[in-house]
Amino acid sequence: MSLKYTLLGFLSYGPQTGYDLKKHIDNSTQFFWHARLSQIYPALKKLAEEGLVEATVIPQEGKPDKKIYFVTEVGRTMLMDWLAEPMDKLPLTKDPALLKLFFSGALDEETLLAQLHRQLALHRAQLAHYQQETAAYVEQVIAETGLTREGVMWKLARRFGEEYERTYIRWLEQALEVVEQKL
Amino acid sequence: MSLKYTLLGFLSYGPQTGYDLKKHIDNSTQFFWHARLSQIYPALKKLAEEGLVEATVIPQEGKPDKKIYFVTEVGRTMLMDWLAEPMDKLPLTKDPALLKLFFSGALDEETLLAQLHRQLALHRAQLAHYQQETAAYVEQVIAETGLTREGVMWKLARRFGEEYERTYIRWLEQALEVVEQKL
DNA sequence: GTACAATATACAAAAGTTGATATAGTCAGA
DNA sequence: TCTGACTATATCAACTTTTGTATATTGTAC
Repeated sequence: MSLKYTLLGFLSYGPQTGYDLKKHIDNSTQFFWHARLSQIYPALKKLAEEGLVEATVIPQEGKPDKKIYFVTEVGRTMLMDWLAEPMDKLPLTKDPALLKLFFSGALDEETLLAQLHRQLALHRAQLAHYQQETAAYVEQVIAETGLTREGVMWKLARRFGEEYERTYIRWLEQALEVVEQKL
Repeated sequence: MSLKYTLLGFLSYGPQTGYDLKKHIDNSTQFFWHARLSQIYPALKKLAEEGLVEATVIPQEGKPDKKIYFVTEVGRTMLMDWLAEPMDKLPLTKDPALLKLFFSGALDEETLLAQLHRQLALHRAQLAHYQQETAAYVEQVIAETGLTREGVMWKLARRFGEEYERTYIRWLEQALEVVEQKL
């Protein structure tokens, strides 16, 4: 369901191919919504069947034809309705890493510490990524498209990622302390 | 895949029925791993086929027979292997609420503010829940079972939930400020 | 007397993952 | 210069995971 709106959302910024959409997703919503190409293309087809998007087909030789999708009026209305629709519950997320740590009391201390250190390194790298690559990307998109209101949301989303990583890192550091002293 | 280990993980604390497992999940891993009964029962059956768990069937009248599952040696080994297996990538999560906010630049300010306020209320409630119900539950489990090493992980996991909610709340508050001033 | 707790099963539909396939251009490295 | 890798672009089949809903029975709590 949400993938549908993800695609509509990005298409509302301007016409694009499925491949472009994948790029956009990887560069921005990846953190809170991701998808593979093999999921995106069928989803676009379905959106087209429902009349929410249409495509201009550009024939190419040798390569597959390019399909540039754009949102229809109906699609735009659907998107706006979804955006305005109140969210009454917190979404349930999944994090296999936390799950594993949760059950890791049974591990020997050395392995557990190794796991925690590994996670720490990953999250530190991710934090740096948000602060550098993502920040640059957001600025670039804003500069290019001059999306003022949307730009604000992009910045906020990036900032969420940053704060989330900081929290994760702090927590892992505390976990390391606890494990080193207690186990 | 992870559901399998979630079940093995809980069963490693002691024999239980599928129904019990559901309760445990709802009370603890729910935040980072959830599942429905209609997913749990077939998963248990599959685990049994693979020889990772076994069940003692206790006939009951009127009600369905009770199947108390327990982990086999093979199952325990699988679990430990999984726990020790290094995690080399950050898991990708999904959060439809963030997704919606990300695209909400197109919304009128009033609706957007309403959405943000709603989210804020939900996350404040969730924070309170972690601080009270969850904290009490964790203490109770620890007191009952005397799981020292596991207990540490339970506490850490609860704490993660708490910190996560704090971060979310702070972020929403900042988002409200930004939107009120900028849009 | 209505709801909920305990306990389990079944099945359809939707969503998501994996991995293969096709073609041509470009670009870096051996 | 040949090779291998990567970009651009899209499709498909097979499979796993998750969701949603329905069903069955008894006891107990309100």
